[in-house]
Amino acid sequence: MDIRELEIFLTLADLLHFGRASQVCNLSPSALTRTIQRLEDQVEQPLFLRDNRSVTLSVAGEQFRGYARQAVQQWQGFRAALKDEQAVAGTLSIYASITAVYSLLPLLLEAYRCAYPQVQLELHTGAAEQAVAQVQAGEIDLAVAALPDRNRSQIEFLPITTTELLFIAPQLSEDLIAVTSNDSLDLSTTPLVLPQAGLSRRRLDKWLKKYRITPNISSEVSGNEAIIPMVRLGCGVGVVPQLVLERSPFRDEVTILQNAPRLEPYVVGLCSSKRNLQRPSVQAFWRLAEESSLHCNTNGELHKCSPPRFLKKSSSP
Amino acid sequence: MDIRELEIFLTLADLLHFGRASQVCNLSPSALTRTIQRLEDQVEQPLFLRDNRSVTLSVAGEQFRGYARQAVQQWQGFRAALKDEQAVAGTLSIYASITAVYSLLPLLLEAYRCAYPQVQLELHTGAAEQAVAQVQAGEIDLAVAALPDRNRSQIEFLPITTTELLFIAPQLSEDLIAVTSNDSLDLSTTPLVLPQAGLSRRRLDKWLKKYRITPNISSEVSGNEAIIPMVRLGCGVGVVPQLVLERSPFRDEVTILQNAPRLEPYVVGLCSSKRNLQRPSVQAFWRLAEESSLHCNTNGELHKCSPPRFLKKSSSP
DNA sequence: ATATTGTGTTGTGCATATCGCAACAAGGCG
DNA sequence: CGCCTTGTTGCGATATGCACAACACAATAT
Repeated sequence: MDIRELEIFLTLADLLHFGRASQVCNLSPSALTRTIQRLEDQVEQPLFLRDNRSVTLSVAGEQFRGYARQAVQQWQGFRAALKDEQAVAGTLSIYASITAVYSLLPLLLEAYRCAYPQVQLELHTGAAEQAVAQVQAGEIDLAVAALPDRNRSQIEFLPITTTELLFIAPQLSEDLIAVTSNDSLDLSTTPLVLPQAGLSRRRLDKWLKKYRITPNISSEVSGNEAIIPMVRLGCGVGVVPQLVLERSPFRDEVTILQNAPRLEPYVVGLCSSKRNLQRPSVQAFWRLAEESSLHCNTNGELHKCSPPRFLKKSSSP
Repeated sequence: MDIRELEIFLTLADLLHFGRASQVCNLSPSALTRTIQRLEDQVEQPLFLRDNRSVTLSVAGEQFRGYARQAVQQWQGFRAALKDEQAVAGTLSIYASITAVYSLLPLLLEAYRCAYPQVQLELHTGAAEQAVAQVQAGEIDLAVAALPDRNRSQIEFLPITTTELLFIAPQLSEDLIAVTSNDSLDLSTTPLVLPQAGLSRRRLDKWLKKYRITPNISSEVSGNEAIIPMVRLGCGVGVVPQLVLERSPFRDEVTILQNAPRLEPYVVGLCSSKRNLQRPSVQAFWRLAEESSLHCNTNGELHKCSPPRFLKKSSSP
């Protein structure tokens, strides 16, 4: 029951002439004869009555014609529906932290809006830590997030840029900063302002564990953005991604500590479920980001992106 | 877009596990993979998201699943409908002359009714000459008729019996019968009672033409049955099939002329359009007649019956 | 950390199917 | 009676589909 065979059958049912039908179908007469014979074997009924002079539809043939018409139409309808959906349209929901909205997103969003104005954009802001969870839950198509530690299946990640994790301190307040013998920051005594959760917290914890240091945490906040005003108030030394600091209104009112530990840099990128990545509106954004990330970041291969194994037969002429 | 492939897809869409699905489908894992890949190539969209650990339907896959379910169901529905119709049922319309109804049909009809009581029978009586026309017009499924002279395509004929064409005369009225020098019936002077049309008329005309005799036609009637009472009344000598004479209530009141020309015998049989012969109720009657004609008539091959080239793959065990 | 297990995919050889070409069969027509 | 039209069949070449085995990759166990 191949669609192609059904189309051949329908052609013959219209023309009622093997020779002409075979020409129309770009088939040799014998191939047509055998295609019809195959169909008749499958239906277990003759579809045509051949008469060396004329070809007629049998009773079963007429019924089969109805079936075939319907089947072919449904297939074409399905393809058309898929193609319609393929058209970049619909909605696109993006989740990002405030910082991301201010730093990474503007360029991308502008380009996207320009290229696909029909797509209705939904922009959700929130804590960066929740981005991956939101994507995984399917509540959102795309998120700007840090590269998760563990490589989660079902989630695709596209690195856009990397940013250092910086230690910042209040200006003119070196009295609360302790240093070790070799003049570097002493994290066991210096009071710290840290996020409750999130990647930068995990990075720091990892570092502390490595060197078996118990930190002196003066306050925990939620969200990287909130750290900076806390530090500015003199609560302690904080750890923030450089990107966050750059966009902060208080960026000039804190100082970056040079003698601090070097934490693994923060990889920021686009994050989507593989499932939603199928949707053309999402895919389009993804492609846009891929192209632009090539310009601003050279090491774009921190994370494997599954190669697009599709459209492999569509050989563009 | 083979139905089998759709079923395989649906199985995998249910199980979401290549290994188990391949077992259920009696397929090797690689065959399943490639079947799905074929489908994905045809749809030009990934249907499943594979993840080395889990398999998920993609968005396109879900839509395709809907299509596939529908397509499979329609195919099965079509097959079921065909099978239902295959069940010998429905109506069967038979056309026959009065004589046929009395002579040939009773046994066949009884056997048929016994074997297929659900079939609603319609019996139409009329002039034998119109039988073939009625069948050709499709107004009737089956007719009892004389074998047509020309072998018409689209029409199938099954000889059941042959019957002689007899010359009959009124009893005790030898004064109107003229004989030739060699004591045989003289058709140029003897008044004749003939049917206006029909096979027996054509046979006689043929004979007369062959011997260049101009007949003395005293009256023309329609229908073989009507000839006998006319002859009995003394209108002249008539030509009737033996079968008609045997069933006539006046059969003992006319005499059969032995010294008459011998016309080609009349072949009587079942007649149907090839098209209607596909219908199982018609086919069943046909088969019944084939079997019974073997008993009463040895030369059953006057007319080629196209061999049933179907069900050729259904090898009965 | 390394080995093992689970799972889908790819390489390869073989069986079968499908196609085109050419020859054939059957009936109508001059 | 031979020719034409038209569908079918024989046959060799090619394509398709399958099973087996090896592989790739990630998660889990040891």
